[in-house]
Amino acid sequence: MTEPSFYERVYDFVRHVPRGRVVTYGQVAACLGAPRSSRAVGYALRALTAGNDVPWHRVVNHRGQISPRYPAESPMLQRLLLEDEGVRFDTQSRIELTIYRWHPEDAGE
DNA sequence: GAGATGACGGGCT
DNA sequence: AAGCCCGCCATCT
Repeated sequence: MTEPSFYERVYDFVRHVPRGRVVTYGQVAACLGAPRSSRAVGYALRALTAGNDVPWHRVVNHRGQISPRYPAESPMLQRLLLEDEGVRFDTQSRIELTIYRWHPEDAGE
C-alpha cells in the first residue's frame, strides 16, 4: 500500500478539528511532523475541491486572520462558515487564537 | 530533473 | 501594532 500523501495527512488532521475551533497552518504542519511545511499545508488546502468532508475553513494563519487569496469570495465564505460556528471576529477581522485555537490533546473536551 | 508557485511563519523595521 | 523581507517545503509545469 502506498503511504498517504502529505495532502492526505493534512486533510485527515483538519477533519479532527472540532466545530467552533480553529488551528493555524504552522500548527497543522507541526502536528504532521513537519514544522517547516506550513506553506505546503496551504498548498494542500488549495488543492481541495468542493464536495469533501474537510472543514478547511477552520484553518487560519498565525495572526488569527483569514489568508487573502483569489477568488475573494473564498475568504468571505470562510468567515461566514466560522461565524456560523460561533467564532467571533474583532473589528480587524481577526480571531482571538488564545481562545479559539484547538490542540489535538484537547480532544474530548 | 530544474525552476517557479503558494490559503505560511518568524524576525526585524 | 502593522507591514516588509527572507527562508522553508511539497507540488506543479
